[in-house]
Amino acid sequence: MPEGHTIHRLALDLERDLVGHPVEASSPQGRFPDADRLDGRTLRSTEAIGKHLLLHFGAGRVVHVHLGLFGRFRRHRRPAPPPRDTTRLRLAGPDRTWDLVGPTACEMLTSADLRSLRARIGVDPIARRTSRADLDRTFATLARTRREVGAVLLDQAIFSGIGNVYRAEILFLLGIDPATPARDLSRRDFDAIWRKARELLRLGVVERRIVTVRDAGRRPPRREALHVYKREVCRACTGPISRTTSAGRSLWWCPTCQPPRREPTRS
DNA sequence: AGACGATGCGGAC
DNA sequence: TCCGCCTCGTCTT
Repeated sequence: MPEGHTIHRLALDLERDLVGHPVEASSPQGRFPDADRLDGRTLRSTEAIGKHLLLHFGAGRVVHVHLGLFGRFRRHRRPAPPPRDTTRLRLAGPDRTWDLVGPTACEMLTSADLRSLRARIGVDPIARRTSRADLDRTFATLARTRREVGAVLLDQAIFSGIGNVYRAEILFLLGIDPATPARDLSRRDFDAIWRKARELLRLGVVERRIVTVRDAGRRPPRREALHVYKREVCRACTGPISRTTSAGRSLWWCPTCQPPRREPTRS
């Protein structure tokens, strides 16, 4: 499930259920022993940065969670079921209990760790506001790289929060061939990518899932929610969808709707 | 029962 | 560029 929209949604849901209350914290699996240091403390705030989730407990206690590919949070009403053997972290608030299973990271961060995390994460399309300077810097980075745009969209140091589904869908919706060298993108292309990423990921936060197809504003069934990702036939031209590997991940795209660029234009 | 894949990432080479 | 890790639902035997 987890691309940036999932993490931002979690930050909001955890905030609603737990912030401002003392929380019972435990690690049933035992692989997050620092849970003891949180037990009984009040959760002050939650924060999502790209695909990273931060839980601020005050007094320098910050929990960093990264779900990776399989990590999940489950929300239980009272009475919560017994935790699974794999439950890394259980957080019990006044009337909801949250269980974290299978994360790549669940750890306490020092303030230095937190600074370096913030420093290595690129612009986040879901963030409330992003400075012009950060966007200019990001565009300048693209102009310098030799990599393809398909690979760049997955690089969390450049854009944070975009994952394998969103990258395929963004490129399709903008008609951009994933193999286009990122340095050949115009500022207009870059701005279009940024706007589309913001639109789609923010919609994902609201919908609690990835939706990129909109039929007259209607909410499509799950199978019909995407344009190219894992599809065989293009929704637009009915031609076959191609599959390639980019940045080590499968990437689906439509060679008709996303034709190769002839001459690069910069602006 | 066992295999397989999945919306991710970091480290080794 | 590949490998290993994290977990579990679904599919195959």
